[in-house]
Amino acid sequence: MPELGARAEFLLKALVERYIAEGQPVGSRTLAKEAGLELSPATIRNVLADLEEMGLVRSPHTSAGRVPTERGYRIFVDTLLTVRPLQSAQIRRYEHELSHEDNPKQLLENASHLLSEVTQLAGLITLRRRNQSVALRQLDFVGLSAERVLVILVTQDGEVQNRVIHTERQYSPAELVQAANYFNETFSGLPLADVKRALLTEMQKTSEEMQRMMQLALDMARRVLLDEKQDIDDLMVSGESKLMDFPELGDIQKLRRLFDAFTKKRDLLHLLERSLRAGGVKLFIGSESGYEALEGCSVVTAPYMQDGRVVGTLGVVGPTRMPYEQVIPFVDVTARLLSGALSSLGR
Amino acid sequence: MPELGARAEFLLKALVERYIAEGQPVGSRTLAKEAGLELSPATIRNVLADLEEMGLVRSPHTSAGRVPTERGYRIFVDTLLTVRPLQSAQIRRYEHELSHEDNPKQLLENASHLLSEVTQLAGLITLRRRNQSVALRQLDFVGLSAERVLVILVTQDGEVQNRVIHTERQYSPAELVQAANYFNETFSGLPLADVKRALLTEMQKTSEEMQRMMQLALDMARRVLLDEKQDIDDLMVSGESKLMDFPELGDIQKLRRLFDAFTKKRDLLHLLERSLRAGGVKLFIGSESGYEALEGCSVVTAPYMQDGRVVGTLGVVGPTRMPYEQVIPFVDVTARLLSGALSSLGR
DNA sequence: CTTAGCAATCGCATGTGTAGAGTGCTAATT
DNA sequence: AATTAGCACTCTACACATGCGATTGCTAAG
Repeated sequence: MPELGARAEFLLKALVERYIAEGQPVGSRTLAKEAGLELSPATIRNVLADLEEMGLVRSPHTSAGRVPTERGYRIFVDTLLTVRPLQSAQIRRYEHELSHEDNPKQLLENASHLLSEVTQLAGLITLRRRNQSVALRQLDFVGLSAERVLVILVTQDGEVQNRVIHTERQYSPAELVQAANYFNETFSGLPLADVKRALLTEMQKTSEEMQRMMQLALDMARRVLLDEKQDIDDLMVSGESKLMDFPELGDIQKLRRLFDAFTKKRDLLHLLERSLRAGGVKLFIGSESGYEALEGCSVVTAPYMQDGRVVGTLGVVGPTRMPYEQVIPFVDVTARLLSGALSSLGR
Repeated sequence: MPELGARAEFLLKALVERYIAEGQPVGSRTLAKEAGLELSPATIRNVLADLEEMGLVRSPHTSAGRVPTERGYRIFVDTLLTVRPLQSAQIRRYEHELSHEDNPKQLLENASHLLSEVTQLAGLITLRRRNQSVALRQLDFVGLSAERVLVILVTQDGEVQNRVIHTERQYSPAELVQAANYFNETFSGLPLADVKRALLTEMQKTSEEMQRMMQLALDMARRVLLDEKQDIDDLMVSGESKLMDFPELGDIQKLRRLFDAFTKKRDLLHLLERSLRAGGVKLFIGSESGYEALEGCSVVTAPYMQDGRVVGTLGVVGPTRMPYEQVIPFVDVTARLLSGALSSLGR
């Protein structure tokens, strides 16, 4: 990659900013006036030709100005972008939106809405994977009918999960209560990870008569806690329809593919998963994501945490031409605020 | 409304059917061949002119054929439509899709998906209002932190609802268990309606020392069961993006308004509510719904039941030009199948 | 290295012409 | 009285031409 000079950088920055603001190809004349450099359009044309050669800008056609390419955007956000830190008054307002919520699921939904409303793009958030460090509060067994038992799992943060399992024989309410008591006495207050481990190791132990209820409890608990399916992440999307306002996504075909990706969720989940590991904001510009449906779109993501552990990812999707200098810090802040709100749930 | 003759009716029917099938305005020549009547195009033109005068068809422009108006569609579905009853093999397939599901919420989602997949339109379903005749199974109180208690409500059909409430003082786990026991001993097995009534009437009774726990339980139960907000219906939409394939909805503006209606939900909920009372399939053609967002769209709905009581509505949304003769019976069948599946949940 | 000048290119809007589809009307036919 | 053939008319869709404006690349001068 040939180093580009300070002037070329400056002009690239000016061009991208202008294009993001106006949505029109930017010509040499405009740039000459806009940039503030004392240069004639002709000189600027030379520089632009260089940038085009490097694949950072391109002309839609001969007599149009230039628009950034994906690589151009990439250089822009990596090395030229000046992010505006958010006003602390704003931050407090957003925090307020998130703090008044007891229900963890609802909290995530609020965060997604907030992302969409503030950026006017589509908000994304993965339901967090069951945090293995969260403590188990209690397990309940409720007999629904012969051989069908409803298992209710409550964690320290107030999240309730439930699932119906089928048993080989009918259990009386008393048996179920007793089984739950045994189980809770042993495991309540322990992190889910520890409970799981215990469930796996206790698998083989002999069943003494005295422990019959405990065996039952362990068995039912296993079928809920160790079920892989429960761990599959899910995705929530908010404000998709806002994307229809962008003229660059005006093509119905493209829009259809994008919206399909929102319902299918699989590809987006993979994408969001990729940004789980590294902390901080991650950007996928256009085809960098590798998914055709996201052609012409950028995704800005950030992982969020609960009690110091990364448990999910949030972000926004919008056209490649989006105001990165505002979106990036906002996604960052939202992830932090949500992490704070989630972590205070268990207290 | 002047009675239209048998021939006019026949031609209207042919015209609508042809238009639904092809999506193009239908001319007199086409209709002469299609209809099988031994009539010349000129004669048909005369009839079409009459239909136009009555407001049942219209010309997009001078040299195009005719297209049904909303009133035309209305006459068509009310008096001319010949619905094809579904094959029983098909019905069994659909039933199969719905029967293997223990979780009530998931069941509704499956129904919505089924609607969308089979009709290739957008599927709608209201989450059912809490069925007041379903029996309460049990109530659990789980202390989350000082002064925050998680209340878990389990009904006979295996549905779990939960809510965090704030108390004035901290309760020990033992107190909470005791309170729940009192409550469940008294109310478990009773229909929710009865429980609610009891909660309201017992409000005023004096609190004897012996009953302190019961008072606590009643108080908490009230705050969950009598909360109006819980009763607000919610709406699920599936396969919205399929609507983007219809050329008549190709206008992005229109599409945007429609998708906004899907997220706002309010208007659609009102519409679906209207069809709660009467049994059987209801149709809203174009502006009949009264909502601008549904311009050019029809909604086909049917109420569904649980244990003999209407608890919600399902249906589809699509362009006015939809294959009613298939959609109507399918919506009807889906409502019946779902009703059956829901009713067998409690057993 | 920068700039002015200039021909060249292209999109876009506008206008024109033509073919095709379908209509309404009138007069002839049954 | 109902039906039909004939015909002028209207409108769209499409193809093609034209002019305008914007912007470029190139060249030669500063």
